Order: sequence, then C-alpha cells, then structure tokens
Amino acid sequence: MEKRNKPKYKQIIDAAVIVIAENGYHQSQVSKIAKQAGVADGTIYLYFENKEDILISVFQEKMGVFVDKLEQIIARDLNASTKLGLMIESHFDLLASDIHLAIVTQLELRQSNHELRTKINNVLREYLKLMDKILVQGMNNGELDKNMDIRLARQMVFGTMDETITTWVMNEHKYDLVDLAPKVQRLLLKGMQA
Amino acid sequence: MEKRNKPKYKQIIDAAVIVIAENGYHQSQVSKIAKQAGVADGTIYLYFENKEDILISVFQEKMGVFVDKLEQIIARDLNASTKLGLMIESHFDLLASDIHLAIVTQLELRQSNHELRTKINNVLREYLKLMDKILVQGMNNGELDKNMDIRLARQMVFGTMDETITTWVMNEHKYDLVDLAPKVQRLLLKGMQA
Amino acid sequence: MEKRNKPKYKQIIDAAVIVIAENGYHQSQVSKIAKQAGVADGTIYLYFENKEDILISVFQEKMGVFVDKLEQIIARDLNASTKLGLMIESHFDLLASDIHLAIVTQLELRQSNHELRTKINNVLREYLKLMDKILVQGMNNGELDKNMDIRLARQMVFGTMDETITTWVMNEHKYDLVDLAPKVQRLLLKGMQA
Amino acid sequence: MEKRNKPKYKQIIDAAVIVIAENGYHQSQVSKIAKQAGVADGTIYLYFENKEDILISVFQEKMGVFVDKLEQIIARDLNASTKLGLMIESHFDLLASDIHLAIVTQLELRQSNHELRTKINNVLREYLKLMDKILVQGMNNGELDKNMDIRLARQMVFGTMDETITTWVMNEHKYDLVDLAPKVQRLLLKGMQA
DNA sequence: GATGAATGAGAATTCATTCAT
DNA sequence: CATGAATGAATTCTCATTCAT
Repeated sequence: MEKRNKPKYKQIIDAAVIVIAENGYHQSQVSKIAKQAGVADGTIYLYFENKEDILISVFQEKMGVFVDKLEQIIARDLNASTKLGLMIESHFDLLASDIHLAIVTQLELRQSNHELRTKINNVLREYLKLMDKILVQGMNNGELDKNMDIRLARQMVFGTMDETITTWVMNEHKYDLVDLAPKVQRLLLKGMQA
Repeated sequence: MEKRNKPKYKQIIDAAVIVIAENGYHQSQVSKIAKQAGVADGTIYLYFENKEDILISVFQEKMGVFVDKLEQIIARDLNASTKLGLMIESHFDLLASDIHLAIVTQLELRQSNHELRTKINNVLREYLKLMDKILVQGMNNGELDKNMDIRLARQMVFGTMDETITTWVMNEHKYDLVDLAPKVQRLLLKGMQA
Repeated sequence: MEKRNKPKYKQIIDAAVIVIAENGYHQSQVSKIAKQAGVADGTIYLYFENKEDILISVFQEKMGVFVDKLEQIIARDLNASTKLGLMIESHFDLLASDIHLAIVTQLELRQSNHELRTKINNVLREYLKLMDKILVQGMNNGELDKNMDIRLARQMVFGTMDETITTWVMNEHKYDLVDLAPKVQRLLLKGMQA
Repeated sequence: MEKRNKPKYKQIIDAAVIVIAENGYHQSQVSKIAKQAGVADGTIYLYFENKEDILISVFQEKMGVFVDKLEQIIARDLNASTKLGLMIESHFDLLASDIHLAIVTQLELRQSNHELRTKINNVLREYLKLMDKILVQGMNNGELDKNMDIRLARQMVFGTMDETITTWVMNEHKYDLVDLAPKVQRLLLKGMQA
C-alpha cells in the first residue's frame, strides 16, 4: 500500500493543518504536529522526508480536492460563464467550510521560504491550467472577449478570488464568503465579456 | 531632528531593501543589513526598535512614495477611468524601476509572520482608501456601476494588479510590466463600468 | 544448540564486518546490518543483547582465528625467532586476505567508545599473552636479551605490527603487506636479541 | 590580532581537553565545553567554525608543542642515537605532565570519524617527517643500519611509543612513563643499529 | 553617538530498541 | 522464531539584542 493511503499519513496531514492554523507557520514545530496527530515525533519521519515535505504534502493533498472539483465542473455540459461561477463558488465553499485550511493557505503557508513556495507554485499551476480551459472555452464560443490577454485575464480571476478570500480570512470570517461568489462572478465576467 | 530624517535612517532602510532582495527574507540578518549600510550592528538599534521595526519602516517609507503619487493623480481634474489608468501605470512604473523593491514587497516581505503582516496591512490600508476614492468618483459620475460592491471591486483592482506584478517578478521581469498597464486598466474598467 | 553456532549468528557477524567496512563505524546502523544479513531488525535482538554486543562478538569471533593460528605456531617445535616470524606472517596474512576485516579492526572499531574499547582490549589480552610466551621462550633459551623489559618488548612487537598494518590500510593496500613480514621480523628481532 | 592569539581561543581549547578527558569524546557536548571555558555556547562559534574545528584545533595547538620541542632537539649538535632518546623522553614527558592531554590524544580523539581523523593525520604527518630526519642522520653517519626500510623503522618507532603510552594511559598511569624512555630508546636503537 | 563582542534560547532529525502480530 | 512499525531522547548551531567601552 502506498504511504499516502495509510491512515497515519492523512492523520499527520490533518494534524499539520490544525497546528499551523492555530499556532502560525513559525510556531508549528514537528513535535507539535506529532502530538496533535497522536504519534511519536519519529513516526512523522516514517511518512515524510522532512518538515518541508509535510508542508508540501499538505498543499498537494488539499489542492487535490480543489482540482478534482474543478475537473468535474469543466467536464459538465455548461457554458463558460456558468462554469466560472461554479468554480468561484466551489473554491469559496471549500475554504469557507474548512477555516483552518483557509488560514493555512491564505496566510501561513505564504511565510514559507523561497524553495518551498516554488514547489507550492508548481502544484498550483495545475489548477491555473484548468482555469485557463474555462477562459478558452468562453473565448471560442463568443461568451468572452476573443482579443483579451488570457494570462492577464487569468491573473485577474485568480488575483480577485485570492484577494477576496484573504480579506475574508483577515477579517476573521465576519461575513459569509460564499455569498460573495455571485458578485465576484458578475464583476469578473463583465470585465472579460465579448 | 526626527530620527527618520537623519541620513543613517534612510541608509539603513535602503540597505535592508537590497539585502532582503538579494538574500531573501530569511537570510537577511541584522548584521548583514548593518554591513550593507556601513554601520555597526548596534547602531541599527539607535534608529530602530528591533528588526521588525526595520521591516515595517521599509514598507512605510516606500509605500509613502506610492501614496504621494496616487494623491497627486487624484487631485488632478480627470475622470475616474483615466485616474484608474494612471494609478495602475504609476504603481507598475514604481516597481518596474526598482526591481529590488518589487522583489521585497511581492515576495520576500510576505514571508514575514502574522503580526508583521498585520502591521504592513495597516500601512497598505491608506493606499487602498485612496483607491476607493477613485471608485467612488466613478460611481457618482456614472462612469462605473452604481450598484457594485465597492469592497469587492477594490479587491478585484488590487488583486489583479498584485497578481500581475507577482507573476512578472516570478518570471524574472522577462517582459515589460508597464506595457501591461493599459490592458489591465481596460479589463478592470470593463468589469466595473456602468 | 548454542546461539553462536546457529547460522544466523554468523550471518549477522559477517554482515556487520561488511557494513562497517563499507560505511564506517558511525554509519553502520543496526537496520543496515540487518538488511545486509537478510533478516529483520528485530531478529538481531534474538541473537545479540544490543548493538555493542554485535561489535564485541565480531571482534571475538574474528580474533579467535588469530588466537588459533598463534596457538598452532607456538605448539610447534621451533625456536622463538622463527615463531616470531611466523606469527607476524600469519597475522599479516589473515588481514591481507580479508580487507574488510582489516579496515574494521584497524580503523573503524577504534572509533568506538571507551567502554567498548575496554571490552575489546580484554579479548585482545589473550592474544598478547600468547605473544609473551614466544618472548619468554626466547629469553630462556638465549635467543633474546634476558634483561629486557618483557612488557616493553611486547609493546614494541605489537605496536610495530599494528602501526605497519594501519599504515597499509590507510594507503589503501597499494603494496603487499605480507611481503613486509620478514623485514619487520628482522627489525624486531635485532632489537630484542641477546 | 589573530583569533588564535586571543585569550578566549586558548581558554576554549584548554576547556575542550579537560571536558573530553573527563567525559569521553561522545559525551563532550559543545555546551559542556562552553561551560568549562566560562563562556556562552554562542561564543564558541565566534572562535571556531563548528565542533569539529574545535577538535582539530586542539590537536594542532597541542601537537605544535611536540613539533617545536622536536625541532629544537634536531637542531642540536648531537648524534642520532642521542636525539632519538631525547625525542622519546620529550614525547613521554609532555604527555606525562598533562594527563588530560594524554587521555585525549591516545584514547578519545581516536573515536572521531574518518574525516576528522584524516585531518588529524595531516597534522601528525609533520611530526613524523621530523622523526625521519633523525633516522636519516643516523643512517648517513653509520649509527643506524644503512639498508633498513626507513618507513618500517619509523612505524616501529612511532608504533612502539604509541603502544607504550596507550598502555600507560589505560593502566591509569600507575607507573612512571618517563622512566621507560631509556629502555624504549635502547630497544628501538638495537633494532635499527648498523 | 557608535561600536561589536558576547549572550543564550530554541528545534529538526536520527536510530537503538521494543513488542504486538 | 521472525517481523518491522513505532517510539522518544538527545544535541549542534543561529542570530536578535545588549551594554561596556
């Protein structure tokens, strides 16, 4: 059986998310994560190369869910505008329903060093490529402006979503994030429409 | 004389930007900054409370230039769309002409801890308030959609700019950032137009 | 059946010699020895008390061969000078024909801690006592100087052999060790002759 | 001023010798050495690169005294036999009068890893080269056997001295080491004489 | 004001050994 | 007999900050 399918693997990943969210990136010692996971410090190293490997794996595992959801949306027989709306809603929903994860991805994991962030960006790239598929569909069927710079558009979409979520997290989730999804969709769509 | 007007104050601030850009946030020890500034380690503490204070001061000093430029733009007798364009161009231009600063603000300073980032956000808030003024002007004179959520709109504007700059920095400035300004303006404007 | 006569006992001893010679004393983890021996980590502990016990046993088992050979030489009807020569030759030969063992005894096992080295010395003492027998025979029958300090003489004999072998091992066996035996014998004999 | 001439440098070196002699190589943590030296842990790192650097420096500094003494002996207008005797006496005397040092060089430092021992051997080589000078002098002026293998002879000399000292240290200095010097000289000389 | 030597708290990782299966 | 997953104690080195000069 693959390491990543063993129960302790997921146990440690989940513990890491909680510990990082509650203590902050720089106060998340391996021993704290082990304690939260209910295993010995050394056990961590049976499942992960080193501390960095835990953090990358956290991102990979969790981002995997985002990618899966997005792939399902893209596979459906819908127009690009609708898909864009569903993507935003799905993205917001996943983070709103796991506030620990939201804190970790929007605030804490960004404190990591250059090397780790590069690895995280590689994971993120897959998600951004799926995003591009929606934009391409929209540009091809006339929903979106054929002449727009697709990279710029994607940066607007991701940047807006990211900024919206980060602001929500920093405001300690005082308002409902998912409620904002339709407004964000409309704003972005208007900017990109043909 | 105010500390911040003494030559060594600025000397240390500038040294910090260079050191952080060249070595990365986590490899920017106080002793390195002191050496770059040409002063003794202890001298740093005659001008700054502690290391965090240097970093906040870096952000304040440099952000001050952005605020000044933006205030000048707002004071001019122009419509909101034009001001938005000028703001983007000015913002892009300031970072494109100081790559060290771009690296520091877009990548390195974000690795700081929660507390420091909160303080940085307080400095940023002033800039965002000025941004809002442009949006309000546009909503009042009919250029922009009266019914849009202004906070969301501002998040789109800032998020898009931020994402665009970060991508440019991570791509090691292979292309001209300022050239993108008009396209970004058009994209954002379309999204917010009445 | 005695533990030391079971096949896995010898299997583990031999694995230890190889692993230590190839990886060095401090890089010879129990798990590596187990892997080399083709048994599980835990199995080691069915045959040995602890890691130290493996190392002492390595020395005991291998030293046993040296002792046996030396006893055979002493039992023969030869004068002391000849026996000394045969001893040196036999000693050099045993190590020259098992380079792994030579590395382990001359270099690696000396990195062990005080306690282990004391135990190893106890094993070695038996060998040194046999050496003394040759010297006594020579002093009694007039071959060797009757008035020499026997302990000092033995230290010269063993020290010279040891230093010669260690130098040979550290020079990566570039020359033939056994070829040196007659010269060493002559040198030592001259020093001790009546 | 050179680091090695500052008082704290020597203070730490001397502390290291005491701590290693009293606690053993593997129980000589940096913090123990710092405490013995009366400085903070971090201070150690102002004078030494890392722990290994302390140990090499111990050997270099102390071996330097041996080399100096031997150079003085060699420079004198004496025959080789006398020089050999003086060398042995000087070597024994230096160790007998600093039992901590004797323990460290004969027992503890030999537990160091391959890399460190290689560096130590480089320091030792200088000493052995001086030893060779005495042997060459003796071979040239007819005191010593012209045909002997000089490397082998040196290995006998050094091996005998080393074995004698180690035995003395392991016997906890029950007898006077320097008293043995003339006997050792005689034994070695006889072996090498023309 | 300026210096820079000294401080000392804090954390990732390894590996011999155990014991439930 | 044999296994191998789990354990957890133990240690070097960095660097922000101080303070005597």
